[in-house]
Order: sequence, then C-alpha cells, then structure tokens
Amino acid sequence: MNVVRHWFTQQRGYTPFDFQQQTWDAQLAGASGLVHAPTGMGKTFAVGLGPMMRWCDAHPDRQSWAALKSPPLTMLWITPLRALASDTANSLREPIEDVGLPWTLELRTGDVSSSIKARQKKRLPSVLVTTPESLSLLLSYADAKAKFAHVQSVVVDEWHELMSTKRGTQTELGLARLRRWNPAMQTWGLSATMGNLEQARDVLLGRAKAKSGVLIRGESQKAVRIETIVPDDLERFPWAGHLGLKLLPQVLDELDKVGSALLFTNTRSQAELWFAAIVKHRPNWIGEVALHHGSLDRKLRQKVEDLLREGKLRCVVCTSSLDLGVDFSPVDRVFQVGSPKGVARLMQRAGRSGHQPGAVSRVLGVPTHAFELIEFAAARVGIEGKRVESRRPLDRPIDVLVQHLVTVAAGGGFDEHALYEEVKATYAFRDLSAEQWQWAMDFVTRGGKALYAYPHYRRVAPPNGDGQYHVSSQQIAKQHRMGIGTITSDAAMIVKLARGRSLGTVEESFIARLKPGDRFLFAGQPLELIKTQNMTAYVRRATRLSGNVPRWQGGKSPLSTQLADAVRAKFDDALAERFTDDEMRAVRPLLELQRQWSRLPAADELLIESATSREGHHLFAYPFQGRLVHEGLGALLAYRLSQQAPRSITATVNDYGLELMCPEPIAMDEKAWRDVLSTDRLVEDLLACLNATELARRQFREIARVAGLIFTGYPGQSKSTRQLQASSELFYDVFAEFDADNLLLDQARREVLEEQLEVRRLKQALERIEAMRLVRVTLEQLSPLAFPLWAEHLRENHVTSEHWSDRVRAMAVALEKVADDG
DNA sequence: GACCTGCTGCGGCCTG
Repeated sequence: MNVVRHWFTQQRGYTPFDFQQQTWDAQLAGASGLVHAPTGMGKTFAVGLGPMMRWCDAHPDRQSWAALKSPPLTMLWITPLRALASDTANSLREPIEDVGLPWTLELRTGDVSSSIKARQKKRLPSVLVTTPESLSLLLSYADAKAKFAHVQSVVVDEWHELMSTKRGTQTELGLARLRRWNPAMQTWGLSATMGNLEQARDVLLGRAKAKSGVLIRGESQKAVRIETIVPDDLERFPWAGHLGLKLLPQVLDELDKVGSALLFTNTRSQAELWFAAIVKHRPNWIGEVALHHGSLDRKLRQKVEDLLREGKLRCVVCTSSLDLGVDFSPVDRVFQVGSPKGVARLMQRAGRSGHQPGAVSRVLGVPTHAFELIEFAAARVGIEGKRVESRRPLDRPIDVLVQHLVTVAAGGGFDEHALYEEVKATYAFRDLSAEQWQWAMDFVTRGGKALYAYPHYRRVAPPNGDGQYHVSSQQIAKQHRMGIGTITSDAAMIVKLARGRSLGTVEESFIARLKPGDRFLFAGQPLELIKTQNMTAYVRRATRLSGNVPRWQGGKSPLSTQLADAVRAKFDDALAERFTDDEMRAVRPLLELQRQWSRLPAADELLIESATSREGHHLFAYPFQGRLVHEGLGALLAYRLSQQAPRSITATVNDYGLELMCPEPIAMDEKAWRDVLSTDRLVEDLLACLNATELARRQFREIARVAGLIFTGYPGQSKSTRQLQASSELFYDVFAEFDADNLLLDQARREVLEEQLEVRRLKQALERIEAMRLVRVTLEQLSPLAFPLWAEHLRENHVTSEHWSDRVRAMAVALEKVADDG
C-alpha cells in the first residue's frame, strides 16, 4: 500500500469517505476535476493526499528520499483567504512530516516575512500555499518558468467563491500559464454547493481539460434544517424595518441554552447593535461574546478567530466575514438575523453547525420584519428542492487581461501568438477576438490611441531580436507589481484610541457628521471622538452608550432569483390556503389583510396598487425580482412615464417591488402600463435614464486601477479617494474623447449593466410580465406590501419635517386601527 | 433619548 494512504488509514485511523477515495483514484489516474465537498469533511486531505501518493509511486525507493532533499515545486495550493492558507499548510504538513516526505512546505501571501519572500525569490518549496494575487506576483518575476516548470498539481480551494469574480479570472490566467509550461499538470478545485458545478469545473479546467474533467460530489447532501423564531404577537411585529432587536429576548433565551453560537447579520452596523444589545443584557458574558466584521482591525479579528478556534467563545456576532475561513470546530447554534438573501448562503451558514458526518446542520432564522418569516419558509423549500443559486463566470474582463499581459511581460516575456492561444484557452477569454487581443496588445505596448504620447504607458516593449515581448523597464515592472490584484477599495478613515491601537475603519462621511465630544458605537464599545487628523479619527472609550452607529456603504445584495421565486410561490400557497409551516401560519393575519385591503397576487399576475397620501400619489408594483432589478425597473418606469408627460417621479424599491411617487395623479390604463413595461428599447432607455455615463464613470475607477493606469501609491502612503477619483476621471474623459472604442470604457458600461442593474434578470422579468395579467387595485389604506416601500421612501427622501420614525409609527398605528376595525 | 441597512477579499516599496 502507498505510504501516504497507509498513513491516512493506519496511522491516523481514518476510513476514507467515498469522495476522498474517488478523488485519489482520479488523481492517480492523472485526471483533473472539481470536488464538491461539505466543510469539515476532510476536503484538504481529499485533494491534498493524491498528489503525495502520486509522488510516492514515482519515487518508490524510500531510502533515496533523503538524497532528493527538497524537490522543486510540485504542488501548488491556491486559496482566496490568507487565514485559510495557514490552516491548509498546517493540515498538509501533518502527512508530509509523519510520512517523512522530503518535501518542503511554505506559505506565500502578502503577510509572510520578507526573509521568506527573499528566499522564495531564489527557490520555491515543494509545496506552496498561496493566493491568486501572490501567484500572479510570482509569475511576474523573470525566472517564473524555471520555478514553476515542475508543478504537477494545483489545487484551488473555495473555487465557488472565486469563480464569479475578477480574482477567479486572474486565477484562470495563471493556471493557463502553468499548464503551458507543464501540459500534464493536474488541476483540482474544491467547491461548496452551487447550482452550476459542471460549469464551475469547466471554468477551472479551461479549454484543454474541460472534456476529461471529473466532477466528484461529496457526501450525499448533508441535512440542513431551518427553524425560525416566530414572534408571539404578529400584530406588534414590524411590517418594515431591519434591526430585528424585537426578537432579542428570544435570541437570548436560545443563547442561554447552548454552549456556543454564531449570530450572522447582514450588515456591519447591525452586528454592532446586536453585539451591544447582547452584552447589555448578559453583562456576565463579557469576554465570551465577540464581534467580527470586515471593518474591524485585523488584529482584533485575529484574536476573535483564535478564541473561536480554541472554543472559548459563547457567541460571535458576525457578518459574512465568517462565511469562509477560520477552521474552528462547529458551533451548537447558528442564527441568521434578517433576510437570508439566498439559498446557498443560508446553507453555507447552517454548515457552521453540526460538522460531524451525518449530523444535521441547523440554522435559526431571526426575522426583522414580518415578511422575512416568508423568506425563511421559502429558503427551506429552496433547500429541500435543491434549488441552489449558480455563480456566473465573467466574460472577458479586459482590465484583468491587460494586467496579465504586463505581468507575463515582466515574468520572462512572451511570444505574441503563443500567449494569445494560451489566454484563449481560459474560459473567461475563450471568445476573445483577434481584434480585442490586438487592442489589448496595443494598449500595453503603445498606451492605445489616447496615451501613445506618454512613454509611461508603453509598458511592454515589442520584440527586440528574440521574438519576445518584454516589460519596458525594471521601474515599470516594479510599479506593476505594486498594483497586482483585482480588489479595489476606497480609502477609509482609521479609528484609533488616543493612546493605543487601531480599532478598525469607518467611512469618512460618518465621522464628518460628528463633532469632537460626540459619541458613537464601534468595535463593540462606546467611543467618544477626540479629533480627526490625517484620515484618522482619534477616540477614547466613553462611559455611556450612544445610539450612534457607523453606517458603511456596502454592497446591496438582492434577494436571489431562486429565493425570490420561492417567496413568490409562498404567496401562491397562501392564496390556496396552504399554511403548512409555522412561519406561514404566523404571517397569515398579515396576508389576510393584504387580501382584504388589496389582493394577494397570484403567480400569473402583476399587482399594481395605487394610493394617495399627503406626500402625493403612489403606485406600487410587485415583480418579486430583488432590489437591483427593481432599481433598474423603477428608474425605467419613471423615465418612460416622464417621457409621456412632463412630471417628476421618484422611485423607491425593496426586494419585493417598487413604488413610484408623483405629486400629481398618474392616470394609466392597461395599454399605458403595457407600454412602459415593454422590453422594446430596454437597454437604450436604461442608459438614457440612469445617467449611465455617471455610473460608468464611477465603475471605470476600478477598471482603471486593475488595468494599471493608476498608481495607488506606495504602501502606507496610499493616495486619497479624491486623488484616485480625479485621475480616473481624467482617463475616462481622455478615452471618451480620443479613443471612443476603448475596450475599458466598454467594459465599464457592461459592468454597470450586468452587475449593478442585472439587466439580464430585468429583461427576463419584463418578459415574464408580458405574459401576466395586470391587476390594478386602488388602496384606501396602505397594504402590508406597500407599507415598507412607503416607509423606505420617507427615509430616503426626507420628505417630511416630522421625524421619520414618528411618521412611520403614526402610520403603523393608523393601519392597526383600521385592521382592528375591519 | 430615540431613531437608524446594506458583505467579503488581496497586494506592494525604500536602505545597507
């Protein structure tokens, strides 16, 4: 028996799971593929031991191992997270050391010491655990080929997370490079649950291997159970709102019962508030409850992760910052506060509990308003029906290609034709046309049409006798390396204790509203602002809490299509009087009101409600397509209506529908509605109304950085957002004027349409609506579906001098009264 | 004193 397998079964005493066995067999047979494996089931060993077994088979004489010293880089492991890199290294080190393989193993991420980096500049270890960015960096050194020529297998961990991002594309390009140097190289990916695993495998393997690729599905789906805290009294439960502290007592009761828990929230400020609330009500838990989100200082987060790993925490309140990484033992209870947003997302979070094979993963939903009860019920249906979201791979992000061209030019140079073929072998650039390639080449060699006068943008020099393109100068190579990567983020303000450590970062706009002496809640503690200086807010601990919580302007993830459809189906259930779960029974009175005051929309109808309030005239429509689509749709409808007659219309959206508000009444018959809901000229109208130029301009900022047009400054002295903005705008304007066909501009527009507006989904929504009946209802009072939109509208537009909450409360009371009378 | 929506992730230089 192979010594590695022997180690696994005899020394460690493990019985391989089926998927581990299958993976090793496939790896020994020389195949590539993707493994779908639940967390905590030994996925590192599943893909990590095969290459070791292979090497042992090729070197059967153990006596000779010592003489081999450290073999060249044989196995490369790519992870999206630095924290995962060290966990993985620890797992892989075990068999290497126990078996006595002569392999060396090292990490290569941005935070390894400079001495290790210096050593790796000379020679790489036998096993290297790294990130997509660090791989790219290594590929940018002139001797890259010699260093990577012996790589026999590459493993990409958490591929589902990388695949649909530019980091994934960068990984694809790096893998294509390695495959060219060693065509027999095996590629293996690890992925959590997603809807398009086959495609994920194909993207990972690229053109050459896609046909022979294997897909191994791990353990039969682990059971996931979704439970929900159902409010005792729905009448007093909010119809809108997002904090959900209403259910705090029930959550505390649950926390009392368990030893350890993770409480996921959807936003950072929500996490801060929940953390503060828990500590306030359970003061004796101080030290056992922790907070974890992306704006906290890395050191604070690291500490929480360590304590979590050691099993010393009773509860961690977190955002998706704990979705991945941190190899801790499963917790007893997982909470999801607020909308689950997606089926896969809820499954992944549930998976943080009940790790043992056969154990059930459970998640307890904590709705923050009444309709979220339906979302949890819908997510359960989604999981049972295995209707899990897909992740869509990117199509030809030119900025990533441009960056890669300079990387490769610095990394030993390239032959143009060969590199074109290599790039086209990736899934992302499989349809790259000769013209597009030419454009990219021209852009890096001459600066394109617009920048040819600036030598600085001639980053790649044409062949000089050897047929190879090379980077123009070492200075350019150096600067390029500083900009490698595809993650861009704006500068944030550091929050620092006056005498002491940094607590994390908040947005400048938040601090700008405060004066010295004002208090706010951050990093789980009350703070008082002392002064601001150099993008740093100096604070001291305050004794009393303030309700002021930083708000970050983050992504606005919409309800996924799968979950939105499932929610829609739950309305059908209600229509058919099928109230089969606790959540639906709990919201029944609310749905009953919706039916009485308006209508429960059936699957084949689009409900349009109109109402009059002292703000003006409102139209509400409910396509159930998630907020991004509704944003596009709202803007489109407002635009088209104002084209018909001059009037000012504001649109407000949420995940279920949209509201159009106008000071004057908008009289529309069926035909008028059909016209404004038409798919004709959809993209043109969207571009016209969304001030697409402005959106594209903003999007271009990121593209310009990835493409290497903007130097963001040396580490530690990064340029301000304003500076970066100014230079990217300059490029935008120059391109728009002198190089209108610039592919980077085109990409900016594409990204706005596809990612920010989800045009594809919007178009599908409109097509569906075409086949639907339009049902129009005039409301006497706001319906339960309309109420959250109305409240959102007030919040966004500050339309009333009365305080927002007073107004909302007053309306809620009025509605309650009507409900009671009815 | 109450009210509050919006995620995550990486990398780099200089000197002797």
